Amino acid sequence: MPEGPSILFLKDNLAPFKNKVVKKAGGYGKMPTAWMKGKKLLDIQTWGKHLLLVFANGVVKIHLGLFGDVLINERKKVNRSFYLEFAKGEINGYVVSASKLKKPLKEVYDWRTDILSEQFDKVYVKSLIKEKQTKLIADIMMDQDIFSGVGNKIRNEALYRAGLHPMSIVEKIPAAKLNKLIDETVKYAKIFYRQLRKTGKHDFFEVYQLEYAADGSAVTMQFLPKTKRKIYFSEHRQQLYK
DNA sequence: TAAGTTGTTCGGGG
DNA sequence: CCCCCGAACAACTT
Repeated sequence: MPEGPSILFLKDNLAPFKNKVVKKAGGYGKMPTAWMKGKKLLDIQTWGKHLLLVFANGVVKIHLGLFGDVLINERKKVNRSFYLEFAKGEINGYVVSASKLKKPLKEVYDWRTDILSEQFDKVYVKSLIKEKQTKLIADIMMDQDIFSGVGNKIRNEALYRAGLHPMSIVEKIPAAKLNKLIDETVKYAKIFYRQLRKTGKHDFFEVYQLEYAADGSAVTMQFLPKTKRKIYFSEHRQQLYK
């Protein structure tokens, strides 16, 4: 379920639990949960792919990883890795990792890099990218300290829309292209989010897992060198700078 | 049925 | 210290 937009959508759906008191907390995860019992869930926030549950005595960071899922007032057959039960309703996390922040929220997170935050700061993000001169742009896009909330789908789509080849080297990319990439990343993340809100699903792709891109050009699939993840791109449309 | 998947963290070796 | 790699974690779909 998890790229930035899915987490933001999840946050929206959890709104009814805000200011409600936790009756029972648990799960098979390692984090102790007793400290939340009887406490009010004061706020729900996100940073990139992190879902943040704010209590007066601590903040829980939930990460869905690759297979994680959070159900509201529903259960699966398998055990919950993390859950909160309220007088009315429950939040059930499956294969999620939960941990308690060791520092206050504002010391842990910088929302200037969060692609779906109002504080997203294009100039700042650009400066972070430029510190990584010799890296592949495909790797930079999945760096959560630079593009918080970008996952493989957004990466593929943003590169396609910007007309930028995934194997391009940062220092060789013209400034205008880099600007375009940042813009397209945020734009596509918003499309992703809007579609989730409208339909509960997301399947609007122009290149990801396709045989032919939206412009009709053939799509190439490659495994990225370091991460071995699949990247889909159009040789015809996406310019390689190296 | 076996492979593939919206992701991250850890430890070891170079 | 940085970088790279593989393993581990799990569930669900095709």
